[in-house]
Amino acid sequence: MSDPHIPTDGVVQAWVALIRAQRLVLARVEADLKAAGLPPLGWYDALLELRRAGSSGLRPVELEGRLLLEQHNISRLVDRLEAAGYLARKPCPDDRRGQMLVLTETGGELLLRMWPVYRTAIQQHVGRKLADGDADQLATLLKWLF
Amino acid sequence: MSDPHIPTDGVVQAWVALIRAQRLVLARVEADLKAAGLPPLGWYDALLELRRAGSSGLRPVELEGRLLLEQHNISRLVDRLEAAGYLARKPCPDDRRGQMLVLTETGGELLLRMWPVYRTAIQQHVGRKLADGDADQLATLLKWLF
DNA sequence: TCCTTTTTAATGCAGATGCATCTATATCAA
DNA sequence: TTGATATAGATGCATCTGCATTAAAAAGGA
Repeated sequence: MSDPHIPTDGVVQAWVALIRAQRLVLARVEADLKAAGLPPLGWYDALLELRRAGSSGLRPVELEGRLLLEQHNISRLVDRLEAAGYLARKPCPDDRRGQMLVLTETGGELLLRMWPVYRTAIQQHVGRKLADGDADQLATLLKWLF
Repeated sequence: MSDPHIPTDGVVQAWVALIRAQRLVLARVEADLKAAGLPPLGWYDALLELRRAGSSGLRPVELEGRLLLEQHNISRLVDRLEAAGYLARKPCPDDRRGQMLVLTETGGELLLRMWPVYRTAIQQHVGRKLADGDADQLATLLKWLF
């Protein structure tokens, strides 16, 4: 019986492939966005969460959980998005330490402009590479790592 | 027949899962290394390539291809590794623009110290999460994305 | 040979991230 | 209520990355 602390060759290969595949694919998708004159993916993710939250908005601390970013990174990402006019900071009614982040109209428009480019990039760099059914299988396997 | 530029739901899910899984797993592995007082993974990758190259060493431009890093990042990573004493820059016999990077003894020792921690982390955060056979399957699917 | 183009590597500067710390407010226990 | 502790968010500082540019040498063509 094998030592439970030592990964099999297959596990190490999966690890290496995971790192490399994500780096390659992410770099390609980001490059497509940049080539279209659009902001980076992180902006899309944040604004998308705000759109999902609707008019009531989201607390920075909630964004933190959804985006898997550290608190200080959220704080600065929000700074940039606010400076660019894509979200607004509003006072938080029931917690004076906090704030509500709401998507502006311009922010909503940015999401609409980004999605076609983003969607095409996903298809080019992920969908096109996988046979039918492989994508679902890949998603299922990856979710075990969460 | 569906538009070839529009990803299916499964493809989008695979994309999202790929990004999230890699970020989570990488962050956990890096945290384990840091907790053990060891340098980041990027250092391991670079030094490992140098060990593979043997006593003749590697050119920075070759490292670039193997590590999927940009030229300026290689240049600075090499700066840090040299400053830490893990590699040496030697003149390149047949190209006076270039240099040969060789692993120092200390660098070799670092690799030996890092691997047990790294290996355990891979098993904890990848191997332990997957059923038998899933790792191989995952690696196979991910390689299609290269 | 001479001149142009390419390749290799370094660097100045701006932008982004990690880390620790700080302020303000909320929560909770005595 | 008061005081201790915890939580939300911002910020200074060092480090790291991206981008553009530069310098030096190699390669190639007239």
